[in-house]
Amino acid sequence: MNMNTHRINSKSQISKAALDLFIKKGIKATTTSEIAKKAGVAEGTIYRHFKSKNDIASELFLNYMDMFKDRLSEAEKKFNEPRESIKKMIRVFFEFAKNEPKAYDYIMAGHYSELPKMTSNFLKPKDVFVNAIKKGIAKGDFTKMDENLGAALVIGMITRSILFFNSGFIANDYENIVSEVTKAALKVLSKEQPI
Amino acid sequence: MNMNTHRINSKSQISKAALDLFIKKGIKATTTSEIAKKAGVAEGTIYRHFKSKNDIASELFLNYMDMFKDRLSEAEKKFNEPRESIKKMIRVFFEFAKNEPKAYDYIMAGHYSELPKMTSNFLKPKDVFVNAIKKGIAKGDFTKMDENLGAALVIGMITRSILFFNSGFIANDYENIVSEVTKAALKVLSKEQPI
Amino acid sequence: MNMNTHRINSKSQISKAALDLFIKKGIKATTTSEIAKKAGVAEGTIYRHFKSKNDIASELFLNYMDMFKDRLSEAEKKFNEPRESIKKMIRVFFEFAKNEPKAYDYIMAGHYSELPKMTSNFLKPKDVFVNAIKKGIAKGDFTKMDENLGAALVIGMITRSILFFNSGFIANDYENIVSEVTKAALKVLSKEQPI
Amino acid sequence: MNMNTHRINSKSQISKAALDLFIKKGIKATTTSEIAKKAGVAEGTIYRHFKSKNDIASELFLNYMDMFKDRLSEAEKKFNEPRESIKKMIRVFFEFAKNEPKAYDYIMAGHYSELPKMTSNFLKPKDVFVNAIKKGIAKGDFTKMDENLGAALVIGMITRSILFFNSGFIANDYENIVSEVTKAALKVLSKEQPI
DNA sequence: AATGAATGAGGTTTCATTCAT
DNA sequence: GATGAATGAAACCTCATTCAT
Repeated sequence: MNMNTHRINSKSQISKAALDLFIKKGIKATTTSEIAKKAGVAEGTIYRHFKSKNDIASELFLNYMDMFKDRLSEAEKKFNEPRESIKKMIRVFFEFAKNEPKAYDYIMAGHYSELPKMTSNFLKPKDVFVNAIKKGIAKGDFTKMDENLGAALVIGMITRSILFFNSGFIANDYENIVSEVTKAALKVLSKEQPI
Repeated sequence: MNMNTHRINSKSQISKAALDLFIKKGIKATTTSEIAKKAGVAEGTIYRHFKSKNDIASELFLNYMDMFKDRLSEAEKKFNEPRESIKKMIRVFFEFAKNEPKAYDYIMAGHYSELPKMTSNFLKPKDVFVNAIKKGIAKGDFTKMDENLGAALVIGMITRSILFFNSGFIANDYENIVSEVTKAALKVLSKEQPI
Repeated sequence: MNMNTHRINSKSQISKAALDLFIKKGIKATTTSEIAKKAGVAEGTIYRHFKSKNDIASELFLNYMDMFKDRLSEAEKKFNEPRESIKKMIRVFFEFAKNEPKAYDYIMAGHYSELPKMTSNFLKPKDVFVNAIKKGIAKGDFTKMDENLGAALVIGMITRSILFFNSGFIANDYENIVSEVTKAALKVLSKEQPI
Repeated sequence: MNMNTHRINSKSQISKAALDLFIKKGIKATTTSEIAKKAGVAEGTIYRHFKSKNDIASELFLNYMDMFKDRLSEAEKKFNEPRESIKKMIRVFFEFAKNEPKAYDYIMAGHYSELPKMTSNFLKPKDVFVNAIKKGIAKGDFTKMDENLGAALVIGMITRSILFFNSGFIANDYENIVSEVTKAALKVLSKEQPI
C-alpha cells in the first residue's frame, strides 16, 4: 500500500479546504476538525504544514492579497495613458473576482480582521489606484481631487457592483457591468465629459 | 459588594458593551465573559436579558439596520425631485456614519454573517436608493441604467469614502468629502453633465 | 388593589406546583423558576416558605409517605382477622393510588433518591404488611414463609398492577383488577386454597 | 503526565463509571466531571466517545434493556410447556439481577425517565411474559385472566422480592427466594392448586 | 409577606493543539 | 510525513439563592 498515493499534496488540500470554510463561516467559526475532514487528512496533519489555524488564515490572506495587488500593478504599468491604466485595472479587478472567486471573497470578506494583527505596511491594492489617479491628475487628464478619495470612489463602485452582481440583484450581463462601471469611473475622474 | 443590584439599566449596558466588542473582534470571537466584564455585570445577568450571545448580535443588527433604513427612507420621501432625494440620502448616510459610528460600523462590518441566518426579506437600505433612482430615470432626470447597478455605484462610492476617511487615508475635511461624493454620484447618474 | 386577593395560600400553591413537576421531571430537573411560574408566585417567594428546593421535595415525601402509611395502618387495625386486614389493605392501597394519584406517583417514582439522605428509620408502609402477615402466620391462616418475602410478593403484585393499569396495558376495569389482585395475594399467602 | 494516552479502552471506562453514578444519583444529578474523574480520563474525552451525557445514558439503557429482553426471550423459547417457560424466565430474571447487578439496577431504577424520550416501541421484557402467559391460557394450563395483568402479578413479585433481598429485608438465601417466588407465580397463574 | 433582578458557582460542551504510535 | 485519541482550558449557559425594594 503506497501511503502517498492520494496524498500528493496535503498542504494544498488543507489550504483549499480552509479557504472554503473561512469564507463561508469565518475563521473563528471554522474548526480544525472541519478543515481536516474536508481536506481528507487527519487533524494532526494540519500541524505538519502550519503552525496554527490562524497561520493558515494569514498565509492565505497574504498570498491572495499579494497576487491581487500584483495583477493590478501589472495592469497599471501596461499603459502610459492613465485613462487606459484605469480601464485595464477595472477589468482586471472584475476578472480576478470572476476567475478566483474564492480568493476574491476571502480578501473582501474581511474575515482577516479576526486575526491577531495583520500588519499591513506593505503596498495595498488601493495604492495602485492612488498612483494611477495621481499620474492622471498630474497629466491633466483627470480632474483635481484628493487621489485617495478618487481611489475610494472607483474601488467603491467596482466592489459594490460585484457584490450586487454576485447577490443576484443586477440582471445585466457581466460584460455590460464592467463597461458601465468603467464608464462611470471615467466620468467621475475626468475633467471633461467622456463621450 | 452588590454594586450592580438594580443597576439603572443592565440590558443597555450589556448591549453597549457587546456592540463595541462585536465591531472590534466579531461575534464569535467575543466572549460572554468579556461582555459581562465590560458591562459591569455578572455573566449570568446577560441571560436574564438575552436568550443567547447570538441573540444580542441579532437584536443589535435588526435594530440598527432598521434605524438606518428609516432615516434613509425619510430622506428619500422629503423631496419630489429625485436629484434632491439622492443628495439628501447621501448626506444622511454620511451623517449616520458620523453620529452613530458604532451602529454604522456594526452594520457595515458584516459580522452578522456569522449569525445562523438573518432572514432579510425586509426592506433593505439599498432598496431606498433603488427606488429613488428608478423614479429619477422615469422622470428623465437620470440616465437609463439598471437601477440596482446605479444603487451599487452610489452606495459603493459612499461606503468606500467613509471607510477611507475613517482609516485616515483621506486628508480632506468631512464636509468636503460629502460634497465630492455627492457631485460624483450625480455625475454618474445624470444624463447631462451637472454644472 | 388588594395584594392578597389571589394569594390565599402561597405555600400550598408552591407545594402543588412542585409536586406536579417533581413527578414529571424529577427533582433535580425541576427548576425553581418553573415552580414559581406554575405556582403563580415570584421565585423569591419560594424561600419565604421553604429553606430550599430540596426542602420542598423532602416535605412532600415525608408528608405523603406518612399519610399513606397511616391509611394502611388504619386498615390493618380495623380487623382481627389477618385475611380481612390484608384484603382491606390492598383495597386501601389501590384507593390511595386512585384518589391521590400525585402523592402515589411521587412516592413510587423514587425521585426522593435524588435527595441528600432520606433517613428512613421511621415505620415504612411495607412494615404494615409485614405485621399483618406475621399475625396471619402465627394464627395459622397463612402458610409459613419469611414475612418480608410475603410482603414483597403482595406489594409487588399491587404496585405492578397499578403501574400497568396506569400505563394502559390492562383493559380490565379498576374494580376487577382490585379483586383479581386480592384473590392472587390470598392464594399466595394461604395454606389452603381460598374458596 | 499523559497516563491515559491510548488507554486500552476509554469508552468502556466511561460507560462503566457513568453507569455506577447514574444508578446511585440519577442522570441529571451526575456530572460529567464526576464521570471523567471516576473513569480516569479528561472531561473532554467523554465527548470523543459520546455526543452528550444523555447519550451515554441512552446507550446504556438501550443496550442493557436489549440484553435483558434477549435473555428472557431465549428462556421462553426453550420450552414448549408454558409452566416450564415461566419457571425458566423467573430464574433468568433473578440470575440477571445477580450477575449483572448494575445493568439490572439501572434498568429498574427508571432513571431513564429523565431522558428526553426513550421511544419504546420495541419489544419490552414484559411482552415476553405476556406471550408465555397467553400461550399457557390457550393451552388450558393457566387460569383465564388478562394476560397483561398476569404479567404484572408475576413481574411484580419478582422485582419486589429482588428489591427487598438487595435491601437486606429478607433473611432467606437466594435459591430459596427464587423457588418461593416461582411457587407463588405458578399458584397465581394456575387453574388447579399445584400440589 | 412578596417581589424579581442580579449573582456566581458550577454545569455541559467545544476545540486547538499535542504526542505516542 | 501522517495519524487520531486524548487533553484541558475556556467557552456558553443554567439556576438555586440572595436581597434591596
